[in-house]
Amino acid sequence: MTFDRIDLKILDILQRDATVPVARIADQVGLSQTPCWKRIQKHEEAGVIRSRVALLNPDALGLSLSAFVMVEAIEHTAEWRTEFLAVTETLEPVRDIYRLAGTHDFMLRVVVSDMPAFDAFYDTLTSKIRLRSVSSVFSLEQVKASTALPLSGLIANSN
Amino acid sequence: MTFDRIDLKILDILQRDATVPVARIADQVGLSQTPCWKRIQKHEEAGVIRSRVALLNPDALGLSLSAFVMVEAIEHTAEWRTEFLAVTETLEPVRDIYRLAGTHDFMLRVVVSDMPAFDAFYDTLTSKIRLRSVSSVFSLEQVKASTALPLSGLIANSN
DNA sequence: GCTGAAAATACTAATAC
DNA sequence: GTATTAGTATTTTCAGC
Repeated sequence: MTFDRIDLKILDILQRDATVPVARIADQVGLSQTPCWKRIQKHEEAGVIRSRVALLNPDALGLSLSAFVMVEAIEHTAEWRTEFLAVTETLEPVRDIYRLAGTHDFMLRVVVSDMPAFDAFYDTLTSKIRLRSVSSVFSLEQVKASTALPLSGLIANSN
Repeated sequence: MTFDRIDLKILDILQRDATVPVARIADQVGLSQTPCWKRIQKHEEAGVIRSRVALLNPDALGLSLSAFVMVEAIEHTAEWRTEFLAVTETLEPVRDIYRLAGTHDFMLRVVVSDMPAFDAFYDTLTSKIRLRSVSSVFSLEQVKASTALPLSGLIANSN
């Protein structure tokens, strides 16, 4: 699939603020409402727009501890990986799972309320799946948070 | 601020899918439309709901390389930190900035198209700010992605 | 705090150009 | 692609309990 400058601008607006009405988006990209709406529809059907969600404030809800947990597999087999994913996907605090290149095999982004909660999570994780190594990095504060993709560069190079 | 079970349920629905109409949310939490709408409004004003955004598919846009860059400050001063944040916040590929506890001082989540693009980012970063150490972890694939906070535990313990 | 209804806005789809 | 239209759904406000 290919995206022209207008597509990218539409997507960029929506990934920053999904409440902007189609009429205003159309204005900003220099289109009338109908074709603009059709493009958005197309991107939603194609899965380019995966979803529209509300972003919540973790601190307001007492979930202010983020941890990044890097793990090494105890054996590099398909079975271990399947098992690992089955376990981690069901654990509530695990928000993201990345498969890594390099020494470590996976990284988990974990969100909990405090250290005791992380400890509980750690116990559960290590009791449910065997790991060669685990190393965790703790975040005290998220200085910047953006779910938006960096599209500026793409827009600059588009037609 | 305090949240009852209904507040948490409303927030949980919205953080999964922000397109659900207020009428249906009201149904699901056992409220009529107006009080449900007022609660949502209140949460938006209080900043509990930070924003509503569209989540895009990185692969569809050719932004399939995520890297996590952990850096150590060359000196632990307020000036260095201000400088570091000023630099990183303006770099397009930097999506998230975490201030860390432990050996490393900050971690950046970086999104780029490919390794050459990461290389270019790395050059820019290290030319603009002095760092004691940098260690990067690369993600081949994001197995799970969720911007939602883990509210299930809170809902279970709420009134 | 709640209900119910009305008004304003936005979305969706179809039309002709 | 534009412009216009119309019907539907949703949001938002307002009165009263």
